[in-house]
Amino acid sequence: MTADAKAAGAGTAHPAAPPLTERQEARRRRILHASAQLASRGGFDAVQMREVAEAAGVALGTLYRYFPSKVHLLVATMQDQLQHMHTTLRKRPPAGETPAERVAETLMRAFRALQREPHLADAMVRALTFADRSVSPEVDTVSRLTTAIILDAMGLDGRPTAAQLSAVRVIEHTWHSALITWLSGRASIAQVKIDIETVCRLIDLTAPERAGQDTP
Amino acid sequence: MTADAKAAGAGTAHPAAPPLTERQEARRRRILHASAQLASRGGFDAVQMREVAEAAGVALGTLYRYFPSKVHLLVATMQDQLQHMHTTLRKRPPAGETPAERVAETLMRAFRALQREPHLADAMVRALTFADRSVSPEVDTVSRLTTAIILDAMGLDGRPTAAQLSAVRVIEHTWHSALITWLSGRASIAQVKIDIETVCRLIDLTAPERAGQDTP
DNA sequence: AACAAGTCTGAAACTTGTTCTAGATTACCG
DNA sequence: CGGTAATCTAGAACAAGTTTCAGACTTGTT
Repeated sequence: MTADAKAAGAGTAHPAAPPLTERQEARRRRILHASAQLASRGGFDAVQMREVAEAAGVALGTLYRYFPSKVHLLVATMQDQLQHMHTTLRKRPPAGETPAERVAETLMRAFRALQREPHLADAMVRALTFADRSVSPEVDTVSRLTTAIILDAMGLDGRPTAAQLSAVRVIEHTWHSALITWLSGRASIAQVKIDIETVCRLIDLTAPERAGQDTP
Repeated sequence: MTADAKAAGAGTAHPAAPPLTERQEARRRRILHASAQLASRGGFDAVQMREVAEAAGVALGTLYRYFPSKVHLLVATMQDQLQHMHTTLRKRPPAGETPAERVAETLMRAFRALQREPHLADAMVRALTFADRSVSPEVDTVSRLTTAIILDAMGLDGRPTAAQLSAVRVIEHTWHSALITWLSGRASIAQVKIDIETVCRLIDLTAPERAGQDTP
């Protein structure tokens, strides 16, 4: 409960973000922390709103004022974790030679991080794909963060082309869906690795100056 | 990939399918029909177990004996619908010239079918991606059906190579995830089309030996 | 300092998925 | 047929997400 000075400062990109007082910010942080902790223990089902409220030291009604549903809460938790991951990944950029290699390497690094907390991954990813329209803005934020991570890994010179953005979208699709199959035990880690590497080859198809990717 | 999914040898899709009496088969059909009907009205949330039971004319306990959870029920519903679609698609095979074109065309046809019942699509796809391990066998069956549809569309001569199967897996990932983004209003129909076409280009990368251009 | 508006708390209530139980029905076997 | 095991029904009961409400507490204003 020590107030760890997390700069965060990530201005919530919402159109009408009401300014939170310090205690409110602290409450929000406690809630997210409790959410992640419970999720780490037992995944989606273990994140029970009453328990989150108790662990965070707030009333149930307050929890719902901050996060209007369990899915909102878990998507916000994912936002939080992704932000961590983004800064972590930035410290050691991928070493691959081609954009495709770098993206695959980055995603595999993220995947390894998720493997360390599979239950947390379960809670976040299930919430993300289960989210309905009422959570779209938040899910979109997560999506933009993911896109940013991938574009970062590609290490482009200028702005990405439309074709590259399409490839990134498809990579994101594959990433989410492959995670789901892994989490539900229908795909092995090796399988996910193959899928990621396979889809990343799409990037090579979209290189602006793709003269001869395959030597004749 | 776990080894528990036996092909059952029997040929029918159900592993260890206990022989159902006629009345039981009828009950099962009534339940699936009620499920699809309610789903068509209001999507995932509109499929309420009590209502399904009532509409199907069975007791709640019986419904749970046939389908041990709402997700099981909806995944079975999807299995049912997919089977329809498979036979429908087979009647008019895609006309594209390359495998990639044919797969894209097939998926777009399926997509158009889903657009006619967006609520039903919502219920089925959300259930599919929300399913946890306890539904893995059923989800796996759906996955195999989808794979079969795609392989059918590719129109291969022999058995698919490992690379081709990887591509198909990635296409499936993209298909599911793109549907999710469309259903939750975060992607337009046009966007989904682009994603499908983009990912289908992966197929061209996996042609066994440049077999497309010059066949001896 | 006092007031008004907004926020937080604690607890109960409501909804819907899921489980359980006792008795009625049905299917199967001799 | 008669009997027995399995299945089905009706309904209560339980679990967890969500809503609601009265009252206590904060915050900002004058």
